[in-house]
Amino acid sequence: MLDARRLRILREVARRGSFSAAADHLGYTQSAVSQQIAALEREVGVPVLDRHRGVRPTGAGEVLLRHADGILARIGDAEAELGALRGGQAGPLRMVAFPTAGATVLPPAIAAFRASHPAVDLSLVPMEVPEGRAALEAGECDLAVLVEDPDDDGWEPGAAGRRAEDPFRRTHLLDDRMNVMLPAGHPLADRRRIRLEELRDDPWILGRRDYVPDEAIFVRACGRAGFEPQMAFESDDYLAIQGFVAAGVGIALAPDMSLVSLRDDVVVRDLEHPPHRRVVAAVDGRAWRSPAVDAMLALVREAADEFAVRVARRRDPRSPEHHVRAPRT
Amino acid sequence: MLDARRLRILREVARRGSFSAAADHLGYTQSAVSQQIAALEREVGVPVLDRHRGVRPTGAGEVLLRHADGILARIGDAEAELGALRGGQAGPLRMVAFPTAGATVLPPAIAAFRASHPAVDLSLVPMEVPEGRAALEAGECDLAVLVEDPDDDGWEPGAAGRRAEDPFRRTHLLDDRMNVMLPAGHPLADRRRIRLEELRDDPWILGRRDYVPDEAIFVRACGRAGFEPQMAFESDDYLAIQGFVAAGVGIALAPDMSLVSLRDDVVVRDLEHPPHRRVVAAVDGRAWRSPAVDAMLALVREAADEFAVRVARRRDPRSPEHHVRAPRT
DNA sequence: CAAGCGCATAAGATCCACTGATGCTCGACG
DNA sequence: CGTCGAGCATCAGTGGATCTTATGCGCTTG
Repeated sequence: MLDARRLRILREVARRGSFSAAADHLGYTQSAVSQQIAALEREVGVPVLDRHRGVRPTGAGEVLLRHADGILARIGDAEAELGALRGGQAGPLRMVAFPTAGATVLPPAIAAFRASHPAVDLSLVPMEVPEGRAALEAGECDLAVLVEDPDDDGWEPGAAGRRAEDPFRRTHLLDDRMNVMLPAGHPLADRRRIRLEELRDDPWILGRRDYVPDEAIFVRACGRAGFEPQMAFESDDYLAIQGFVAAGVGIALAPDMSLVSLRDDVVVRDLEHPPHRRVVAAVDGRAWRSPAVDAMLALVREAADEFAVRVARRRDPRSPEHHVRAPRT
Repeated sequence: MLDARRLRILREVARRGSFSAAADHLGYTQSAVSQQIAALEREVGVPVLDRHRGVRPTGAGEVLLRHADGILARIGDAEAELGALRGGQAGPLRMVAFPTAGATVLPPAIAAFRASHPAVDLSLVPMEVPEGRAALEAGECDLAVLVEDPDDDGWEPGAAGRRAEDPFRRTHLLDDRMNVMLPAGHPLADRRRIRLEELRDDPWILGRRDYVPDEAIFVRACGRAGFEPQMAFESDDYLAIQGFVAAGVGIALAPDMSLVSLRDDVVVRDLEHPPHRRVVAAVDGRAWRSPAVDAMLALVREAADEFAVRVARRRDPRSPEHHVRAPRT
């Protein structure tokens, strides 16, 4: 196959009109240039340079030169882009995040990242936690925002009891506190703070059993409170859960992150010793990590902190009804 | 610099999803592929393949692959064009010819060539003989149609008396016979055939002295006829010469090739022992010769033969006034 | 647990590319 | 006419790159 290095030598010779000058300019000896051109001619089977008085390209040389610029330019492009990628300024950056995170903490981080890294091809695909974990494991994404059970780090729901030594490097983003969501007319709807055991006889609406660790956290919390929750329904969508709660099908636990939009016919109340789920950003510890990933990680952390601050402010005692939006006028 | 061979290996690995399969397909061992990929990664400083369960490109790999197709395609293009050039099917073909030849024998040859070699980039630049010779010598053209003195092959007008051992390989095209051109009212205008010495007292119009060998041929012929011609004027254009002859400034020798268009107020007559100039096609014997050049040479030869046949037919005894066109009606 | 598949690595052979020295050709100049 | 200089070709030698063969190691499978 045609060797790009030889094409570069040929181009330089044609440009300077002499082997010696080209050699000087390329940092070779004249001998090396001569041999490379000879090798090139041997390879293509046709002389490419006319050595008679000066050095001029032959017809074959012209053909090669015409293509050489394009080939070398493209190689240069590839190298430039690789350089940018190594520096975190370009290349793909594939994120996955569970939908709630994608809708809450990520948008500001993504906006900031796009501003600071305009050449990076950033993509975010919403994915439930197990799928996101698998995508990261398979190298199909560079950064995953996941939910984990703070009492069982690295526990993987699919693999029965297996305590996975997964290869992820985690960055803690925030602890997402669980609240209790009641229909507006619930007997405890006016209470500022509720103990879980007060709800032992209510029917509960849960997320899907094999889904995010939310359910495990919830069930364990009930266990600690001394009862086993009575299941009314399952749903994997917090908006649907709100609907069921409003309709009086049951009550539910709702993490802070799921409360960015809230119907006005449900109320959300603090728990006494609220359980929480841990939200982390994970990257593959085995793979090379682009600076772009680190930059994104930092921005996501920052966004998560801001989000936590906003949540804390909502929970501020000066506005006890913080979780219930005023009815639309 | 990024090596195209490695890009090809990378592409094959990405395509087949395995080092071994790529190695089989490329005729390498698995080990070689592994080492080449490792070398590529060392070179770019970033892993390009994710070996975790199967082999998948990383971000850097994607970047490389995106460029690899373009680079390899262009290299393929260059190779294909070179192959075509080696086979005479493509590439540049630069001809030069003295203007009269370009206007007479060449057009049919060029038409045929363009039909049979549509991908060849054929150019014809009219050039006086010395310039054409220089262009061929300098490698600026691949094929030159020249005029030479049949009694002094290879004689070069510029280099005083030097009998040049030039590196040209010649193909004889035709012997271009000289005729005498007289004004319509000349005393000998009715004669079928004229001996040169009968014109010893006429003033002659010549081409430029340093120009094509026509003048040397003419002067030598006069010498053989026993006189030295009396110069009336010089011109390097046969159309202009016709004008001077018509105006009675003098008479002239005119080769057959210059007679494709002839004023009707001059007549052209045969000479008894007509001198001739030799028209040849020359190529550089030192340079590699593309098959396209040989094809063109053959076509030019053919066209010259046809031209000679047409001239001979014009000279046919059944039409004694062959050289004088009927006046336009 | 053994077998198989697939990539990594080691060792050795070979090839390739470059350097340095030298030869050859051609043109310039005394 | 002979010498000189510029510039390309060529040769020998060295070091690095790139193959192959052989082997190891990890992971998956039966």
